[in-house]
Amino acid sequence: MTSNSLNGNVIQFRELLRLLTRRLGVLDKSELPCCGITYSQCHTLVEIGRKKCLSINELAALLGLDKSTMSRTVNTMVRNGLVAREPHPEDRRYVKISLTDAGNRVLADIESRMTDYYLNIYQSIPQDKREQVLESLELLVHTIKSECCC
Amino acid sequence: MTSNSLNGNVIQFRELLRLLTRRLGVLDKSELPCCGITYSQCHTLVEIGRKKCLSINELAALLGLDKSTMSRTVNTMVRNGLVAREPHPEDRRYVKISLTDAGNRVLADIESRMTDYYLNIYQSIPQDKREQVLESLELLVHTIKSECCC
DNA sequence: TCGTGTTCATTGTACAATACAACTGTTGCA
DNA sequence: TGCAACAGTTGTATTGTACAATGAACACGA
Repeated sequence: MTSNSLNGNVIQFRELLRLLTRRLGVLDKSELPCCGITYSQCHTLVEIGRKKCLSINELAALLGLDKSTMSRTVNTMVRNGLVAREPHPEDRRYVKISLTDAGNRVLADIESRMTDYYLNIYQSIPQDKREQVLESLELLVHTIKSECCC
Repeated sequence: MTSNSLNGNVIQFRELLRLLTRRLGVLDKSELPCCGITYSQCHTLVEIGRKKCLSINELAALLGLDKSTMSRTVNTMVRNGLVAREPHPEDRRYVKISLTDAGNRVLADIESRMTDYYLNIYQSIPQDKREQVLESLELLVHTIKSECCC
């Protein structure tokens, strides 16, 4: 148990995370177009769905994007009938972004596909390992959170 | 322990994976530009580095991209002096893609930064949990692998 | 040996995502 | 009242991406 073993573990650790994100990325790529929506639009859709109603700046901050990018993405989603843009009644600098009925339907569709998919994966994990996997993911997410911002 | 608990676990499972990939994605985004290279170019660089020498089609397949996209990405990397393109001696339809010395240097730089980064994360995991995390990741990667291709 | 089909790569075209900078309009406060 | 701060949009440029068409090389059978 010298530092050699540590190094080996780190390499394995990194490779596993690489493979994991890669595979989940491919999943996203193959699933989403079926819903007639792009990857970025999907993230946007989900965030709006969670908050119900928010501003461009908030949305941009949540997704880690520039507000101009956000404004344009919202634009195309408005054109596609998924999102509604209305001026904020009290402060006219803001716009209120929310989902239309069509947007909510697409979101529900995506949610249901994704849940199916993840249920499938989850059930493929041996039952006696599931708790452990959840705990590990939690540990990882927590660790990377505090590591962030370099 | 009815199906309700299963559903709850799946939702948590999915959310954890979402957060994990999201945070690792942000990491990539913030680390890579320091090396003067984009995200796609980095993946390309790493794959070429692993195989030493391969064709556009192989590369495209490895990265899950269209060969035209691949051709163009390689183009810019050739222009930037990271990659060499030479005709295959035996079958002139193919081109042999490999890293230049500069490409290898950038790759080494990225590798070293990334290893540092992941070492940092790994060491932030409580020592008695590290084995468990590795095992869990392995389980996940394996599971998602066999789940893939829908 | 010659043609035809296959394979590899590149180019044409189009669009999404993205950022930075400049600009417009609104608000709040000194 | 006027200026600074803030929210959002638009101008501009770049990258990443795919699909379709094209060009070039090869392979194999008649």
